Formats: sequence, structure tokens, C-alpha cells
Amino acid sequence: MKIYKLLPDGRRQITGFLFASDFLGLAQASTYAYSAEAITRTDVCRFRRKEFEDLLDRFPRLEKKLLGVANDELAAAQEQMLLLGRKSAKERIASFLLALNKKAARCGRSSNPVWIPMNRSDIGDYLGLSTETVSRTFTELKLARIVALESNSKIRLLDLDVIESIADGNGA
Amino acid sequence: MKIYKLLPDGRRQITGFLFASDFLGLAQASTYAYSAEAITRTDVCRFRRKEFEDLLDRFPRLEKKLLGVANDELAAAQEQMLLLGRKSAKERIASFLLALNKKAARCGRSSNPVWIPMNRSDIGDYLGLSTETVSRTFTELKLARIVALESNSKIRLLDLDVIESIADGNGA
DNA sequence: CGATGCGTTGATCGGTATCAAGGGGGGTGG
DNA sequence: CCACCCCCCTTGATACCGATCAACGCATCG
Repeated sequence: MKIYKLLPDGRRQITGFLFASDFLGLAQASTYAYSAEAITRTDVCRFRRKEFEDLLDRFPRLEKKLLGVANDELAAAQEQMLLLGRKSAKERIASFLLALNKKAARCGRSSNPVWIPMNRSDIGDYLGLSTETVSRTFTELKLARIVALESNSKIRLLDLDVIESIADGNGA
Repeated sequence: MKIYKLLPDGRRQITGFLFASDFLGLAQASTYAYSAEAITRTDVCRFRRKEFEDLLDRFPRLEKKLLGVANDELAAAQEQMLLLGRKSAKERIASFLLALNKKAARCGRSSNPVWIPMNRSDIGDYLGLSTETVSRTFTELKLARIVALESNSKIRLLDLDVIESIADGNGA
């Protein structure tokens, strides 16, 4: 699923993607406005807030776990702010591919031809770019033999070291 | 204080500012790299991790509080991602001034000539802009009679409604 | 077979970065 | 007490990256 915020005129910022087993809507106050939308077939499991909170009270370690998750998300958000505020288009795409690669590896899914479930427009709205720039940057990386597009949604990372150095802001 | 992340070549993104009574370094894993630096005279109170965690165990409501704080920060981070990814320079400055104004009001400090403790360079690194653009945008808002610069670090917001509509992406 | 949506590519525009210069205020040393 | 210096801020000129506008290919689906 994609999590996003909108401006009145329709500009959109995707603030994150959710994968299987991720949680949604944990903030206690219902005052934080954002939207969520499935990008692949999705099954959702709903908890009633009251019952969920009772559960937390009965199992304090669960609450610790949630705090850990929140902190992880916070760290990811800070990384994304660095990306959005200071990285070039090429660096953003490289960071994005690397993140997908690592996430897939951590989750035990195929990590090198990396599977990209979202379309170009979603990628753009996640990275603060237009779809055209996303497309052009993929083409550029392809021509430089850094990646190979096996299909629109499956990309092989040919040189992880180079991708990493680009993502970190060294590789021009 | 300012919290920031750096790229190897020195590009900097300030991911947030801390005010009196805010906490720092709560993430359990010490694996998240970021820096913090005081921008005004600062007194810091240090807790030993072990003792702090014991405290949390003894007072579960404290842990709930921390979870709430983390969620608030997460919401703020998402708002900032929207700003960094999709807002224009003018919209970013307007959002920034509005946020300082609301924060000051919530903390019972002077909120209309709003006090700006950080310098232009810090503001730029927080909003993903250059110092020159920050300066030019202040000038622009001043010429439009939307704000008045009573000093470099004290700005009067002359029309909150207009500022809000700019910040939300309506006011051109 | 036409319609529709997504992705790519090309041409041009514009907003912000960058490069450069100068002003002002506060602190320090003579 | 004054002069100098340094840092921060502002302003101007120019460059460039990415957005925007536009057209087209391609696949999917009705």
C-alpha cells in the first residue's frame, strides 16, 4: 500500500509504502490526516482500537515492540527528508532501488532482479520527482550499464557498489 | 538544538529542531546516525539508558507517553516530507513561519512577533533551500506586506490567513 | 479493432542553485 | 573609545536541473 498526503491542488507526496505485516493507523489521536491506497492485491486485518489497547496493556512487551517500530519509521523518515531536501534525481533513484533491494533481502524475497510493485507516478510522488524525470533517470542508469530493466517492474542492479556510491552522493 | 544528517560532500539536511524539554536519542538501537548541535545556550540532562529503561518498566504510562511522542514526531516528519517533496520556496517559508507561530503559542511564548532562533543557513538546510533563496523569499513576503522583519530573528506575521493559504498551497 | 492507461522521449520553460559582490552589526584588540 | 574584522544577511547575474507541455509507442481490455 502507499501512504500519502495531498495538497489542495492535487500535488501528492507519498510518505511511505507498506508491505505485508506492516501496521497502519497506530497513532492514538485520530487527528493526523493521511491517505492509504493499495497498489497490489491486499488483505487487511482490522483491530478495534479498544481491544487493541487492552491487548497492549496485557502484554507490555508488545508496546515496547511498537515503540521500536515507531523509532524505525522515524529513522526512515529522516533518511527520506535528506533525500527529498538534498539529493539529485539520480541519487534519489539510486537510493530508492537500494532500499527496495535491502528490504527484499531482509524479507527473504528475491532481491536482485528487484521487484517494483509501484508505477512511475507513485515513484515520482515518493521521491519528489515528476514521472518523466523518473523515467529518464531509469533510462540514464540503463545506458550507463548500472541497471538493466528486465520489465517495467523488475530491475536488475548490475553494480551494487556503484549504485550505493551514487545513492550516498559520491558517484556524481 | 538542531538535528541533522549529512552527505559525504557536506550537503546537510536538518530533520528537526528541539526545544526545551524535548528528548534526544530515544531510539533503542544506537544504529541510527544523526548529529545534534545547540543553536542557543542549552542545558542538557542525561539519563543512563539502563536506568531509563528500568524507569519505563516501573511506570508503563511513561512508555505510552513516549509512544505518543514518537507518533507526533512521525506525523511532523510526514508533513515535512510533503513540504520537501512538493512545496515551492514560498510555500516552505510560509509553512515554516506558521509552524513556529503555532509552536510558540502552544508553549505559551510570544507567538506573533515570532522569535526565530536559527540563522538563514539553518533554515535553508531545514527547508531544502539555499540561504540565498531563504533570504530572497523573506524579502518577497516583506514587500508583499505579509510579514514584517522586526529584526533578523524576529518576524511579525501580518496576515495569518494569507500565510496559511500560501503554506497550504493555495496562495500562488 | 478502437479506447485507455502507462511509459518513454523530445522541446522548452522556469524556479532555485550557484557564483559573486557588498552591506551591516557585534565583538575584539589596539 | 575607536578601528578593524568577521560573520551573517542581502542582492544581483547567470547557470542548470528538473518540471512542464507535447507527442508517440505499446500493452491490455472491452
